[in-house]
Amino acid sequence: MRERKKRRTRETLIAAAVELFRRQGYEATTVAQIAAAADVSTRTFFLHFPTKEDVVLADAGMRVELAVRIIEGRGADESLPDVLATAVERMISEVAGSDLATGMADVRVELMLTVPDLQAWMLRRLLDAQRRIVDALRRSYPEEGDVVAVGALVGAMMGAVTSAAAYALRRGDTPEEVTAAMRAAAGRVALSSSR
Amino acid sequence: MRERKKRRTRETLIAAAVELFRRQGYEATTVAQIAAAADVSTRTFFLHFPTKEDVVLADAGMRVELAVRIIEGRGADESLPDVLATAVERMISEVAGSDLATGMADVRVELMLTVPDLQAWMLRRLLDAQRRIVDALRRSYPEEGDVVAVGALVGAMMGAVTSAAAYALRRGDTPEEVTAAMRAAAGRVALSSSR
DNA sequence: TGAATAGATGCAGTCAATGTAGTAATGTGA
DNA sequence: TCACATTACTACATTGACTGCATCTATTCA
Repeated sequence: MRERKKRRTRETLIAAAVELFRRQGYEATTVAQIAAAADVSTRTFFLHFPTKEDVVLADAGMRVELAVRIIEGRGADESLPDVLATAVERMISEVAGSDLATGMADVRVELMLTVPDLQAWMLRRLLDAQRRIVDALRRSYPEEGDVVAVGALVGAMMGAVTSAAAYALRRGDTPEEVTAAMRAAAGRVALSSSR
Repeated sequence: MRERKKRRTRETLIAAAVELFRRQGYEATTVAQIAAAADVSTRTFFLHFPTKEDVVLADAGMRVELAVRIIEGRGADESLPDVLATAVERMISEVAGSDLATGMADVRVELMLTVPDLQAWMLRRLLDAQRRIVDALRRSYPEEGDVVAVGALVGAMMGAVTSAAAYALRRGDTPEEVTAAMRAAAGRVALSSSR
């Protein structure tokens, strides 16, 4: 019952923030304004979100755990590139099913694509995801000696997919088209790496 | 003669900063401290560097202009992936010749690989570079209709190369080895894309 | 020499983010 | 029903990056 109150404040903050961002832009909006609009203290804002960026992107997660699990449950006969390909494919499906499908309001996408701070935030998450996937791969393929090669492969994969997504979104593609673009990009990298 | 004074202050600031970062870490060091150590006012610091990040990475540029020029001077018979490959190859040579070769002190590399703020800074530059390269490619290949495909290709290329560099650096490779790793990564992506 | 220019400064102010201490409501156990 | 603890939230103060503005001073050049 306390939970509800908390989630309500959280959502009020998000709503207030997005609305203000839409009207005045991201940088022109201060945390104090958001808090005021949501009728809470500035301090409370940071109780719900670690940074100003998080209020936009908080639940725009990329399900890395899923990928890691897939990699760790690899079949003994699957090659490293194959496993990576499946993992990425599943991540794409996940994103398609949640973030892209359920709206992910235009404002947010717009912000994500235009505000440098938010782009940096996203890339940071992406980099983190890359690292964790590389680690998982190395754990599952200890015989593969070359970290750098694995790193490069994963980097290529993620770079291709996110770049494709970004350009598709910027172009105004539908969620289905965006997903298709991501799959195509992943496919091209996978194809080449599996020889 | 004024120039000299200015460059001297700038370099004093860089030296003071790197030293302080090495001793106390990046976040624990304030701009005020750096300025004090360099015997200038805090305000002056921001006269030389737009942000605290820039003092570490200021001249660790990735020469995008070069890549753009190469792309724009493409031979009429060269395919898009080929031109991209040459452009990236040249960028790698450039980096190898300047940043990597001339020291690029260990402290800096260490900082770049560990401090979140600096990673974000780097990624921002990278994203910017990607965008400009994609734009250049589209200008030079107006007949290539699919922005998203080009975006994906460039994303894969940059992702592979930077990721390879990061892992090679983290492993403690020599500059030559790092360069080789970048080339190898670029080569693999290029190979696949040129069919 | 005198005027313009440009690097450097001090100061006040904005804004994100954190630490501290405290209030008030909501839960729980006796 | 009365302590009690927990917890969302608040007010206040502070740090630290960064900016705007007025000013000072040392070149540079006419």
